[in-house]
Order: sequence, then structure tokens, then C-alpha cells
Amino acid sequence: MTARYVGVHLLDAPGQIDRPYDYYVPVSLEGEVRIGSIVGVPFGVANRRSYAVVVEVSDRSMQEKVKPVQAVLPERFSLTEEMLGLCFFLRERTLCTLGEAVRCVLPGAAFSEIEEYYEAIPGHAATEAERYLQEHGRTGRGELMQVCGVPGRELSRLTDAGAIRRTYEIRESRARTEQRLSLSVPAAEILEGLNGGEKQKRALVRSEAQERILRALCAEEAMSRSRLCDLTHTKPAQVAALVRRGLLTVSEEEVVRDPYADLPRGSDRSEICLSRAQEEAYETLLSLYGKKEACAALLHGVTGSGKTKVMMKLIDRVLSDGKQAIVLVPEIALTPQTVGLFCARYGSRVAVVHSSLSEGERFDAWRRAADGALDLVVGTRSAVFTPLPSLGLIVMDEEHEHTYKSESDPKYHTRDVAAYRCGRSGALLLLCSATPSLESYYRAEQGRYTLVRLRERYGGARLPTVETVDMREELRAGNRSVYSDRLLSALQETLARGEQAILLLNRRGYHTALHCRSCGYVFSCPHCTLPMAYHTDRSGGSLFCHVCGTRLTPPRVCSACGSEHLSYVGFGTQKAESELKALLPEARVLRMDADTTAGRRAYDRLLGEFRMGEADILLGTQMVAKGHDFPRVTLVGVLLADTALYVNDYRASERTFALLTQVIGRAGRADSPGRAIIQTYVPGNETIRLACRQDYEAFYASEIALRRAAMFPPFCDMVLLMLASSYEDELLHAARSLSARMSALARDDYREMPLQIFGPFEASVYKTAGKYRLRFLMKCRYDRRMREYLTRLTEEFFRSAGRHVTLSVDSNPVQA
DNA sequence: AGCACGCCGACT
DNA sequence: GTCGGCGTGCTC
Repeated sequence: MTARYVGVHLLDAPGQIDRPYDYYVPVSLEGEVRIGSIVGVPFGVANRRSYAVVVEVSDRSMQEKVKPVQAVLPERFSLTEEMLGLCFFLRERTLCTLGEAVRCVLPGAAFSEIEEYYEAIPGHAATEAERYLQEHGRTGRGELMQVCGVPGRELSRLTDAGAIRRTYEIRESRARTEQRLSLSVPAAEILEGLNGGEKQKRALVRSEAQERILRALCAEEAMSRSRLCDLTHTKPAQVAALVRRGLLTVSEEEVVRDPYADLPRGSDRSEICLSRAQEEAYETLLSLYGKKEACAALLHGVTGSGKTKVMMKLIDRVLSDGKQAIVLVPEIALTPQTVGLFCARYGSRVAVVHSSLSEGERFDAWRRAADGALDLVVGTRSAVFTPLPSLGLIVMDEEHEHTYKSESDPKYHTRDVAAYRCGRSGALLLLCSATPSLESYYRAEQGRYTLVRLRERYGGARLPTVETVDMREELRAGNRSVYSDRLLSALQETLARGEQAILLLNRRGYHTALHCRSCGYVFSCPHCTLPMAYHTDRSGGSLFCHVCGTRLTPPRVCSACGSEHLSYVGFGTQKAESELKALLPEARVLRMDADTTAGRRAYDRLLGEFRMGEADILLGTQMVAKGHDFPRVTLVGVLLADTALYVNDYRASERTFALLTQVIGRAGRADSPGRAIIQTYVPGNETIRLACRQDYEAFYASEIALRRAAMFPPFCDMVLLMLASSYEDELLHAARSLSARMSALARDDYREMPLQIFGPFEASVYKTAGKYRLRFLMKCRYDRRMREYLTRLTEEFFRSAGRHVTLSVDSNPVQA
């Protein structure tokens, strides 16, 4: 079919107008547009130029008034059928707009490319804009509108009237190029000339420098200008002279910006040797992979069981089939070892993708993937969108981690996207964890995932012995320290043996709150409704809001009653550190939390120092618990195991169990046996007890029973509706009307749908960044019908509610 | 979302 | 009598 007309979705349109609009394809762009193309189109009365994605093409249009497509992005930025399908899938699942999905799938660099310019037409000088163009020549749209104060519709009118001319320019892809130099004459001839008589040589080169350049290129055929100059100690001008004389040719070549370029590449060519248990797991996974149809497996392996090796052997196999793989990790900064292993093994055909890449770096990785120049992509959740020509495997390491759920639009879960992509390309989805999410383990039990187990630690390493310390008894015995006697002496012994220890306390700062002993007032952030923590820093100390970052000087008197009896309560990593330094002055302590890892490479630096033995104790928040492998760590201490237990969230136990299991698993990986000491005020707590036994199955059995009884996921889905506004009265009003509408719809049109509505409640942080927030929670089955209900609700809401209130929908949110 | 059209209050 | 408030409705 001739693409004479196209139906497009605007990329920046709000939900209300997220539907196809028709445009015609001008002759000049014929043949460039197809389904999946990204185009620039004029929209609205002012003909604002917007990006849009083509979702249908036809040779006729039903529409009366049709505007032209103005520009088309280069073919490399067009969505493949698979990727467009993925965008529709995302929209359906997360109720985002198609445009939000498209922006998720394409690199940002794609969209800085269409520029709109205006030019004068001789003889037209009736308006200020025309005169300006006469005088200044070609001008960008933005500048023209600003300088002359012309509204967009006026520019359109002038263009249509033929008074000015509009042009578009597509800046070519943001790939960086470098000049590569090569010989234009066969190397043999050059060498003959150089090695011949003095006269022959004179004819060829005019200087020593020129000779060095030619010899270097004879040896290496082609190289970049910078490398050539470095190698031969010459200046670019001396190279240019040879180019002018026709001896060298210059070509522009795209270079890859890779922030991981300094990692050793391809050094690991060893055969992977698996233990018997690993071999079995591998064989099972291989047979699933061999099916070439959508399937998923859950690899449940205790900490230290060597899941990575199994994973790598499987990747070897995928690559040898000429297919590609994606390995997803929860957070790049916390997994430098994993990243290093993959780079070492798979060389330059690996890219590392995560959110703190620059736009250029991200684009390069994306481009290489699409061009088939990559075999393996290692990255955080956004890496699941990497276009690969022939996807064979997606691995999700630590699949239970909540960072896999996106918290901004589109609010997708990486697991769902991965499953969709694997389904589409007949690839295998492999979920890995020592503490799988209850949802995944349940699915495995149901047979929807194949469950593969690794029950033993690799290389005969034993799980550490675990003891709990009842901190109430310590308190009774008069120990007011953060450290129990038992943990302290264990630390001393460990240090005496020259071994290392990891201490976990999942709370930053010095104290968790400041309160008034006269009236009980707790000092809260003025912008948020949350107690402020006390942090020490270079300037002494300050009250610090963990939500919005506000810092205040600690007050002397209570702002509620004026009393001077203020006291700090609760302790965080800073206090734990200073106490430790007082108790064990000879110990070298590294503190690792959000405050000490602010710099980009700070994690790597701290972890590196600890691994090199430059410190004895690594003390920090959850980030010390993640999959690092420190052979000399034989002691793990948890200063307060209860911190995460009592948050108002149905997953509190699951999180606590996973965190404790993870950190306990850090101890005694190699030959030396490990020991873990867990301090708690609730030693009888089931979750803590089971985590100490590292007994996932038992934890799962007890937790799944609770979920079933209380009707929580995986026995239902949760949907969170969040209303936010700077105006509290409007928010309350909106919440009331939404509440009424929700129930009414559920009672009538959707009466057959299983649905329970709770709320509105104040969000756990009711006010933050000056906005008030109310939430509704729903227990439901998140299927097509439910999404239709939600769509109707939001559409009606936007039509009726005040403009100052926003509504967002999140299915199975992280915090519920 | 933008942007225009349209109908009611305080200003030259 | 006009400038300007934001309510309502449309955008191929």
C-alpha cells in the first residue's frame, strides 16, 4: 500500500488525545514513511511541531482537513514491528500514553534532531518577522518567536501566504565520528620507496616525521588521527600534508563512547567448569532454551551457589547460536563484579546500560545493539528495551529486587516487559534469586515457571552459623550501646585473626529523629510530613529530610511548646560508626551509605578498598548486603534486624527476609567458616528466625499462607491511585468525587468484577515538595476489564476535576 | 497539554 | 466602555 496518508500518535500528548491523527505524506517524503516511523507533524491551531509515531498507513483518508507530515527521523530511529508492539503492550499494561512508551524504547538522542527554520522571501517585508528574516537570514523557530514576539499561528499564516519559507533540518545522528587514516597506495610500494635509495625516498617523503607516519601505517593499515600522531610524535598538520599529496586517505568513522572502555575485555576465555548440581541446573535450562518457544524459569540458588556460572554457560550457548542475550541487574553501582565478569568474558561485544549514562553513551549502546554489533547487554531495568535482532535469552538477576519496578510513567515491571519480549521472540526468560519474590515462587509452584534449584554452596563452602542476640536483655543488663557484647567480642576475634566483617544497619544518619520530652512533638520537615533525621557533617550537625533533602539547623527549643528538653532518638549508620570507633579504636572502618557514596565512582572505590584489605569493617545500609564476594569476610553483624518489619506494607516480611538472607550469605564464602550475629528486639519473630536458618522454603510456606488468608498478591493484584495537589481543599474535593464515582462504577457497569476499594488515605508522606497526596488502594484482578474500568475512571476524572489535581495509576506498586 | 473562544469583574 | 480572569472544548 502506498503510504499516502498516515495515522500517528503524538508523543507528547496527554492521555485524552492519545489516539491516531491523520496526516498526508508530501511527495518529498514519499517512500520514507512506514509504520513505526517517527515523524514531525504540525499540531493544533498554532501548528506546534510535535513528534509522532506512525501506527497506520493508507492510500486515502476519511478526514476533511489533513495537514502534511513535515519531517521523518532517519530510518535507524524507526520502531521495528516488535518494538511498536512492545509500546502498545506497555500502554495497555501501565495505562501510559503510546508516546511515553515510545520514549522509553528509543534513546533520547533520537529526538533532538528535527529543527525548524524560517527564511525570508525577497520582496516580502510587510511584518516584523519578514523584515527580521530579511536582515538576519535563516532563523530557528524559537528565536524568531521570541525576538519578534510572533505567535506560532502567525508563522503558519505567513508561511501559508507565501511571505516566508519554512524549512526543516534533520541533524544527523548524534554518533561521534573520528578521522581514520589509511594509505592510498599499497603498503608494499611505500616500503619499497622508503627502503630504496635516498633519491627514491625523497620523492616519497619530505621529512623524518612523514616517514614515521607512513611506516606506522604500513604496519597497521588504518588508525585514528589521534593515535597516529601519538604513535609517531607528529602534529596533525604533518599528517594533513600527506593527505594533500594523495598518499593518505581520510575516512570518517563512528566511534563508540563507552564508559566501561577501561574494563578488561575478552581476557576470560576459560571453559566454565560446573559442579554436578550446577551442571544439572544448566541442562534443565538448556532444554528449555532449546524449545525455542516462550518459556520462563526460576533459578533459586542459595547465596554462593554459583548462579552466575550457570548463567554464563547458558549465555555462551546462546551466543554460539548467533543470538543475543540481555542480563538485567538491579543496580549497576552495586554489581561491579558481575559487570566485570561479563566484560572479561564477552569482550567488546558487551555494552553496559543504565540510567546514569550520558545521552551519547546511551545512544551508542542502543545503536550498536540495533546494528547487530552487540552480543550481550548488561544493564538495569531500562536495558530490557534494548533492540536486538535475534534475542535468545533474558536473565534477571536478583529478580525479587524492587528496583525492577519503574516508579515513573510508564510504571512497568521489568519482569512483565521481559516476559513479553521473550514471548515474542521465542527466547528464554531466566529469573534468578536466592530469595525469589513470592509472586515468582508461586508461579513456579503453579508450573508457570520451571523451578530450578541450587541447594548447595559452591566448592563445599558452608552457610554461616547464625546467632540472634536479644537486645532487650542487653538493655536490661545495662548495655546502652548499639553493639551487644557478643557482637563486639566477635568483631574483636575476627580482627585478631586478620579477617574482615560486614555490619548492616538499614538506616542513615546519626539519629532518626528529634523529639520534645515535654510535649512529645517530633520535628518534621516543613515541606513534608516526615520526621527529620539528624546527620553530622563538616559543619557540625543538621536536621535532614530523607524525602526532599531539606537541611535545617537543629533548634534549641521545641517549636510546639518552647521547652528546652529536646532529645534525639534512634540511631543510624553515623552513630554506629562513631561508637565503633570508640569501642574498637584500632579497627579500620569504612562506612557505606547514601551519604558516603554520593560521587559517581564512590561505590567502586569503597568496595575496592575493602576488597584490597584496606579496611577491616564495612559498615553500611542495605548496599553492603548485595551480591559482593569478599573472600576474607567471616563475620556479618546485623545491628537491628527489625527496622523493616513494621512498615505498613504487605511485603515488609518478604523484604526483611530477603535482606537478612542476603547479608548473612556474605559471610564465609571461601574455606573459612562464617558467622552471623543478628541483633533484634523481637528474637521470636518468625521472619527473623527463618532468615537466620536461611530457610526460604519454610518462609515461603508461612508467608504464602498469610497472603492467601488475607488476600494479598499473588492471590490478587493491587492497584494504587494517587491524587496529588498543592491545594489541599481541591485535593479533598477531588478525592470525594473520585471515591463516589469509583464505587458507583464498580456497583453498576463492573458489578461482576472482583474489586475491593480502600481509601482515600493520606500517603505515607502526606505532604512532600509542597504537594498533598491521597491514595486509594484496590485489590482486584488486573485484567483487561479492570484496566478498562481504570481508564474510564481517569478519563472522567480529567474531564470533571479541577486542573490542579493530578491522578496517577500504579499497578502492583512497590509500596503498598 | 496548549490554545482559542467566551462570558463576567475592576480599571482607563 | 476595555483588559483580563479561567471555564469549556478542540486538536488530523
